[in-house]
Amino acid sequence: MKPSPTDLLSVGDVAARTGVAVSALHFYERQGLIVSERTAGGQRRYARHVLRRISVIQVAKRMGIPLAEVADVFDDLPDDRMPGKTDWRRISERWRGKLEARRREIERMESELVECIGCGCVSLRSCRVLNPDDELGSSGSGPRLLPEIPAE
Amino acid sequence: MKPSPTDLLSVGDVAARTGVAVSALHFYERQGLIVSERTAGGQRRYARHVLRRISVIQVAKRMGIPLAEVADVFDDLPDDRMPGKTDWRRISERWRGKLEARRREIERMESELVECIGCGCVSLRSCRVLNPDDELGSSGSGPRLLPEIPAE
DNA sequence: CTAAAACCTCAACCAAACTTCAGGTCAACT
DNA sequence: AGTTGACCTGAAGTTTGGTTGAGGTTTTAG
Repeated sequence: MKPSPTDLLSVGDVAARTGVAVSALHFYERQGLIVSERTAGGQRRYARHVLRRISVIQVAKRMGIPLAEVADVFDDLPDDRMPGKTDWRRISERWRGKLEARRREIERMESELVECIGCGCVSLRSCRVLNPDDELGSSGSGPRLLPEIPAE
Repeated sequence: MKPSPTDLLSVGDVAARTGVAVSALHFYERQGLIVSERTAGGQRRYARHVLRRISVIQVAKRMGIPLAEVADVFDDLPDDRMPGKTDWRRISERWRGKLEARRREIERMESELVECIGCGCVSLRSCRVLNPDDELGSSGSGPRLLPEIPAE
């Protein structure tokens, strides 16, 4: 199906242009992420600016950002026009922040594991990765909840 | 329920000591991640080394590693004894690799977004984040699939 | 005009990692 | 011995991000 001359795209057109399955487009519409007009016969016709929205959805997906969050940023967008540079800048700043947070968390875990790999732990009991809230560590040589944890 | 003198822990004990819900312990057992003996009456009794396994499961969870992967590394472990330092070292090396890969992917996306935020894109049409497989970019000023994409 | 291709809705299903519930049993304390 | 709390099983429900299928309608190409 070729792009119609009417400036509106069928669901198949959009699927072809974005690489998103028709079923996913239906789904996004049910979730309120995109909107469509309908023909007299009830078929969907999309304005071109949904393409941009779908691009944004795809970016979010690549970044592991849930659709609910996408819906959230889309709420601030006008429904009837192409999201513009300013919109995209706001969104991308927000998401960059999320990515940064995730990266930092991963870095933290990585360094914990590196410690672990080369660790001088006398016993795994003292490993802070395996025992994040370590009552052994914090209570010194005090009483243990369970006596005689068998060493490895 | 206090720790029994028998060196075996009830499911409630394990739940209390690990912070993992009883239902999750049942689930882990169905998945083959942990094993239990049973009392004459059919109740679960866990050897202490399941605590270590559960720690490892919790670490994996924090790191976003799926249970199937945990099951995979557990397959190489003896079922009847506490996983030891060598075991944990092997596992942590493996998972550190995964974390590193994830971090790199995030870094890549972050820098893309940073480009985007301060981007000199004349139009969003040329943004490589929004248009990863950009036929506009690659085809120069050639024919477009759809004419007159309205600028933002 | 007709047949094929594309489209429609609604319902069910998938994976992961659990939780919740119903209905019944076990064990620990008094 | 009895009560209460902990435990059992199995089935079903939850969330996220969709896919698949049935059964029927619309649009488009020839």
